[in-house]
Amino acid sequence: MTSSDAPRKVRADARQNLDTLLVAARTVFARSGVDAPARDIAAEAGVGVGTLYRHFPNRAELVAAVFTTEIDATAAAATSLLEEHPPGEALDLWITRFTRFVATKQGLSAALRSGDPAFDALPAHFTAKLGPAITSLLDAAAAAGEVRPGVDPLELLQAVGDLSHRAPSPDGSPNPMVRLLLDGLHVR
Amino acid sequence: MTSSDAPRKVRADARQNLDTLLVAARTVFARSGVDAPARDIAAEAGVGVGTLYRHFPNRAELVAAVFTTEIDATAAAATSLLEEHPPGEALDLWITRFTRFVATKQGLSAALRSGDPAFDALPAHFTAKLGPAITSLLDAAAAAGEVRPGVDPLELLQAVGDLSHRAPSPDGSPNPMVRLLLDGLHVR
DNA sequence: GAGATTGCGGAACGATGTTCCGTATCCGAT
DNA sequence: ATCGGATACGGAACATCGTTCCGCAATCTC
Repeated sequence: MTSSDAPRKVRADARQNLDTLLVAARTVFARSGVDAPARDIAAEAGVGVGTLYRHFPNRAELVAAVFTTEIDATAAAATSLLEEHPPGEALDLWITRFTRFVATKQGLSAALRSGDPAFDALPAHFTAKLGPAITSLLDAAAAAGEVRPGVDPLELLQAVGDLSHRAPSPDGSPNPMVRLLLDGLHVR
Repeated sequence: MTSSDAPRKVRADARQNLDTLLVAARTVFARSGVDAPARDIAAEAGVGVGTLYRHFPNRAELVAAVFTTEIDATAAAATSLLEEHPPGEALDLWITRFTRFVATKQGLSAALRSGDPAFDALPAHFTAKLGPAITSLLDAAAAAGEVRPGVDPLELLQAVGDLSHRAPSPDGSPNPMVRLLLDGLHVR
């Protein structure tokens, strides 16, 4: 008796505002970091702060939501890259994309270690989504003989993440240490 | 011509207040974490916030100052422990002390990664002071045959630090993982 | 189209870092 | 011992946050 009696549809403008907020948050986070004021995000979306807090119980949950959608998008990119490029190249392109994700999330690791319960589910989501993605890429590249075998996918991902922490890198390219790592990964 | 003409002495109450503030900050940080409000620290010291900001340009600098003094104290403890205990025991006691230092500084790593310039000098101070301390302890214990040789001092310190991050541990004892590490270190 | 409900905007609140300035305190010379 | 000026203090005031609240507007159901 709690959920099956379909009380009413979600209002169209509400649904629209939620999407707008997520997009705006992503934009603002990229511009000013995850510590950007809630007001800025609301303004970017063209709504009031009240609307923001109607859709998310607090700022941290909004941050978590944005990260989740970006993780999903990054994971999804793996399959399409594999279809359009040779395995080794696909791996490089995907890692570059992942690097960009980490780099633009200045404050992600700090947020994760903050102890805020809103972020509790993020690490699990992280490995659950990104783990299969990197694994498929790495397996394909290894099978094609373009990459040394025996590399643990999640370990590689973690390492790239750690290396990408510090590195503004104005253009989208991964930082030198990541490049080094990738060069070491490839067979020549 | 910049410093040698001794214009006047530092006022005694000012000097006293600075010490009081450092002690108060240490107390409050231990009780409420490094994110404790500046007002709380001033109150604990029995001074106004204005006084706090006269002695430190901002909150971050106060945090850095406290860490610095605690790092110094921890480093200094190494020599006295070595004089009063057998080398292996001294090592354990010191690591326990270090563990307590890290554990009570909930938020230290987050602060370091925050990018605040006030914390730039801390890592260097960290290794400069703590490096020799752990080295002397480890060397003494190894020379006495109480500990396996060939362990890199700073690496050990870093590992203990990483393991101590998460672990409130109400009593002062180090967390189980640190214990495990130490047990592995000792020769039986 | 009317009524009910859902959702919106933004003022308001409480907490926090930081600044400011009138006032109290201390130091050195007399 | 005292006096004058430099020095430091206290805490109100300001700016900026996250979050809440509520009168009003947009939307949906019938």
